[in-house]
Amino acid sequence: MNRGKGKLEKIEKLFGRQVTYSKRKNGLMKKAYQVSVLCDVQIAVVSFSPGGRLSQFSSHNKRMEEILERYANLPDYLRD
Amino acid sequence: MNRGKGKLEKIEKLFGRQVTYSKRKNGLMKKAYQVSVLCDVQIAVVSFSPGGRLSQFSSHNKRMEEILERYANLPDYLRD
DNA sequence: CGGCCTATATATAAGGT
DNA sequence: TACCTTATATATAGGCC
Repeated sequence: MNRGKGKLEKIEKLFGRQVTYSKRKNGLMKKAYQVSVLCDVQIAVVSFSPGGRLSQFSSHNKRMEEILERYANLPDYLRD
Repeated sequence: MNRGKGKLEKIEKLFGRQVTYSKRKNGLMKKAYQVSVLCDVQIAVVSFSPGGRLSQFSSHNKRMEEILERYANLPDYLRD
């Protein structure tokens, strides 16, 4: 039903934040997975829930640490 | 104009991969930003382009390193 | 927390500039 | 590589289990 557009600001009620987090976190991880497959690239996503619980995604069955090492060791000319 | 659904597999032509990467990477970062604001949570995204160039997002103007430290130091009971 | 549902909002594939 | 267009595919709010 998606009533209205919704403003881009913190959802005040904790329960609403938790529900929206759960739904959008799944969507975010799905998108990350799709990009990693379609474009054959490495992607890592780290996300903490409103309750502080961790969710993560790392592409190509790589360990998260492997991607974070690549991040840490990347030469400057390949950074934004 | 989005002809067909498209299968979820590596796009063979390099140029097509680059174009799709550019578009979807922007969409992914936008989604990550929205979740971080709506749900007031910390999120980090690390993404390498087909050419090896880095794009990153980290919520709340936190330094990426700060989020990755939280990741590294998170107690087991808060992990999946 | 995670499914199911469905009306609406959003993202996106191509093509061209 | 970025931007514009537009037809279509996908994501999602809110309700309810």
